[in-house]
Amino acid sequence: MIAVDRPPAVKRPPQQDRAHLTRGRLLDVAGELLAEVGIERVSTNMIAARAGLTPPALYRYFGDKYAVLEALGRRLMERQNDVLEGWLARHAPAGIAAMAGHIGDLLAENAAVTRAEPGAVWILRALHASPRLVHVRLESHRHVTDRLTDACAAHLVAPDRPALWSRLRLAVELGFAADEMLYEEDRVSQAAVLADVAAMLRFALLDLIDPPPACGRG
Amino acid sequence: MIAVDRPPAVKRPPQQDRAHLTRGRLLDVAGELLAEVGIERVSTNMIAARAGLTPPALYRYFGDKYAVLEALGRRLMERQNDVLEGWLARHAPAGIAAMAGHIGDLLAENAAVTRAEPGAVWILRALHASPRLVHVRLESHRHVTDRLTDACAAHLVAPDRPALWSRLRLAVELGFAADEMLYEEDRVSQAAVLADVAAMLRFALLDLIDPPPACGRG
DNA sequence: GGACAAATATAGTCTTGACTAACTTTCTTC
DNA sequence: GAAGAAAGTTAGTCAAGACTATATTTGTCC
Repeated sequence: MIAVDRPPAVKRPPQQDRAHLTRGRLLDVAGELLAEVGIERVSTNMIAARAGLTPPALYRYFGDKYAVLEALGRRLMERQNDVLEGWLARHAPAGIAAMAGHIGDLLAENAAVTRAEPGAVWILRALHASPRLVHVRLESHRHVTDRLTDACAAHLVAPDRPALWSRLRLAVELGFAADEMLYEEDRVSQAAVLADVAAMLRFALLDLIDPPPACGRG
Repeated sequence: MIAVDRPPAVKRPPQQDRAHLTRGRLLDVAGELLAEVGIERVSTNMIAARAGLTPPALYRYFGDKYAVLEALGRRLMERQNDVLEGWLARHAPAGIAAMAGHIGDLLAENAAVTRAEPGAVWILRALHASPRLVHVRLESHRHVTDRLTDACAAHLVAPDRPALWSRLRLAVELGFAADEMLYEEDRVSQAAVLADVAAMLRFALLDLIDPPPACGRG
């Protein structure tokens, strides 16, 4: 009987899909490792190894280390943008007041996406940190600004507001993502903080756009 | 005539102060380098060289690389705490409404400290990023919480509020510090965002503590 | 002014990590 | 079923950076 040298030949996916799957696996693994050891200690070698590959295989898919982070960042931004667009589709037609009333949902969904994506905190930081990556974040900012501008078009809003809200959102998002790491063992309290931020943003939306006379600020 | 081997002997400070001065210079230089090249590219060798020293000299003052960052972080936290305490001393006695009315000052002063400290953005990130450094940030959080608790003692405030505000402040601070890097060339707009945040926080303070009946949130 | 301590330099070690040249295996296609 | 492309491997190179053993200078104190 001839010795079997190779495992029972699990049917590999067709070559056409393999590249795509492998690339995705590399990204997933990169995210997991970011979550586990932080950005300073993640190496391309680790990523490749955890994905069951050797280093040069990784370089087949990504030009260099930054390209991995960039792809990861893009994927996260797309997911966040989807959340925003769904939320706008649901609430923008009903006007600013309706949006303000549901701002908590947006925060919660955003937080859920961030939490579901391993290493998201590090990805966000990396996006703000490296000259090579900042443009990904800026593209997202512009996209969000455009969507908000569309959504506000029908409701009398000063033209600079959408861009300011977008920046506000990015800053708060990053702040809380990092904050989450700081207070990892303390999720209950995190929820309380989020509730506060939601209340703040609600007032910000209502008051800054369209100051209600009854609540004027002087 | 005998050749002069050494520079014109600038009078060095007495040995007693030298260590202290050198340590401070190392910290200053570390901050500058953080600001210039980002945390991934700062090395202990660079820091020592820029301070006019050799690597082992740095290790005389700091046990390892993290110790430098930790000291830098502590220094920044102390400066921020001073700002907060000054602000509280000025406004807390007059009550929550007065505090809310001057919240913009606090933000502006905090932002000024962050901007005056080269590399502050990186320091803040590092404090959130490394298990070795997180405790510095937590200590600051506790300190702020205590101060706020004292300040609020005389004004009916739910006992969990000071801790929540402290976390809010840390998160917003980090978010905007990072944001500032993202929009470096765009300071005007930064000011506008800060104004928005101030307005938000004002409402948060007023509404969350002590909901005015006229503005009730349902 | 000599002994001791503080401050700093010389000259490394050693590890890690990004990246690559060249080869091999596996799949697809005609 | 052979040619060629795609996916992946072996076995490295090279540079940088954290950290150190040891020597040397400089200041202080009696």
